[in-house]
Amino acid sequence: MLELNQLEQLLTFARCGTLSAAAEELHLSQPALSRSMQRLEAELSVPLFTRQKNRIVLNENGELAVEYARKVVEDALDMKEKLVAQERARHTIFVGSCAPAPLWTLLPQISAACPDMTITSEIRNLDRLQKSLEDHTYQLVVLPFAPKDPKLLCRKLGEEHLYFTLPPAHPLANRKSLHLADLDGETMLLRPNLGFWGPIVKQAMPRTKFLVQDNEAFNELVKFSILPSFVTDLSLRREGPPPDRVVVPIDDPCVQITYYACCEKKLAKRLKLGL
Amino acid sequence: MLELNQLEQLLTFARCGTLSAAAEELHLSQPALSRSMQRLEAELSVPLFTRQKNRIVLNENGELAVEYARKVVEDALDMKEKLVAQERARHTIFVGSCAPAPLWTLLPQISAACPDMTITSEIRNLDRLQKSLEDHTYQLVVLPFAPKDPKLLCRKLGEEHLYFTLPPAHPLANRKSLHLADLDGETMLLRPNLGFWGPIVKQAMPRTKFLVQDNEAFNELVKFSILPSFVTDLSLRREGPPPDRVVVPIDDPCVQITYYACCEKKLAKRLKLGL
DNA sequence: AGTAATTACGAGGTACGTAACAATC
DNA sequence: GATTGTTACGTACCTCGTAATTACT
Repeated sequence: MLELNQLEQLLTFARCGTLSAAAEELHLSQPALSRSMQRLEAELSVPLFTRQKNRIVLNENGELAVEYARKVVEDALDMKEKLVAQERARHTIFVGSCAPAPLWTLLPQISAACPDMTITSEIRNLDRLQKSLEDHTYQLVVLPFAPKDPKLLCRKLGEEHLYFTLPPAHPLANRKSLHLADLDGETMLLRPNLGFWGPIVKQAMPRTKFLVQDNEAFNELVKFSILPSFVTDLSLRREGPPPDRVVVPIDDPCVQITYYACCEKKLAKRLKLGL
Repeated sequence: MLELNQLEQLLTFARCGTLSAAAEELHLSQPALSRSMQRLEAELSVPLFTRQKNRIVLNENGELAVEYARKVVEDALDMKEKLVAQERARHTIFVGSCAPAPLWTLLPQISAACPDMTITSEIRNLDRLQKSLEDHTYQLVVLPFAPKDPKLLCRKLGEEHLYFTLPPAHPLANRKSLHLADLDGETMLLRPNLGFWGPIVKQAMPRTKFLVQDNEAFNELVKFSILPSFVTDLSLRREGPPPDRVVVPIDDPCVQITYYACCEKKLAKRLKLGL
């Protein structure tokens, strides 16, 4: 029977030009490779080399064989690669969310329900998330609304509400509540990777200059600057109140969010998700 | 290393459904096949089966693996097939001729010059032969003229001239020579596989009814009928004169043929043809 | 009982490496 | 003399078949 091994050896020889060099690259003794190529010829019942006493070169058949061997070996490697990828995907739940906060409770729930699964999560905009329900980029998607698709199983995850954090000296710090428009035009601090929160506030506060800082810098700037920033009830519960800041609720309906976890019904069973 | 062997075993299992049946088809013991599939899974580091104590079924990975294995194995078989075909072609000279007679002397010449070659010859019409010089269906072509292509090497092979054979009682049997038109309208005997001779005489004798008989029947009918037929100087030399027949030369220029053997110059060297 | 799959164990074959040889540069 | 390829020989590993075990129908 023809062996993939031998085809790889043939390719190596074609690349190296001599049996010696190829044998070394293959971590094989030269006589072993010589015999292996003889077996290959016998197996194919076709001579692949022209041999002088001291020299061995691919003949016309050999050149053709190399072409084919390349394809066969590549396909075999591709097979292995694709299988490993699929196997990994079988043990991974890809979660896409429109915002970070709902993942804080959802991901541990999934981990507990599917202890043998790897969970990978990403923050993506709403367009990407809705498309992904069709192309299966994500098995589970967190949206700020519940799509009406009958193939989907949707569960309400909880709510999130947005707040300003203002330095106590801020003129509006004593208000019971505010609207986004009340601070429009000022400069504000923003965390990165806020998902759909970014577009929401940018649209409602078009004249505001947002300074996006990584989390570490953000915390420092909240502490040592008077720039207003945002928190939500969920982030407050997770991280506690920011130091030396007044937290003021925002009344706009567009920042009162209800999250829904959605996945295909048949997947819900396989993933054992108690949605 | 992944083995083609194992992929074929996987395909057999997919076809048969049980290890036992597959093992039998593979002329292998069932434990051997079981272990081989375990090795395949280990090699791919991916489970391919779902196992109950008594039952083994392809899982999702297994199904995908079968798809790929099919392609890989097919390509490998295709490789072998193509190589064998090329190797055979390397040792075969395909000769196309417009008529049988020139092959009688040409084929032995080639055999003598290339003792390690197989010679295959076919009679084809002129269109096919001329095209074959481009598509390399034939390495060597016998034509009734010498193409002017500079890439071609052409050698004159010899001449062939057509004769009527008539029963002695035929009204024209005492003529020194005849024209094709002289017998047009009668019924004539014809051998099969005459190559371009068929079209020549049919065009020159449009009102003649030709009875095409295989060689054995043809000889009998020449002997026991009074139907006129053809011979050529070459066939006379090879087979002797027909019994109880008068042989009359035909004067038409279109039946005075000169044959040329033509092949590509570079091939002439490789085939060692002393053209 | 019969079929089907895995594990255990002994045997045979196959491919490897080392060594010896031949030939070319 | 150094490099390259083939042949010879002994060994080690690997895969096979038989047999035993377990489980399902």
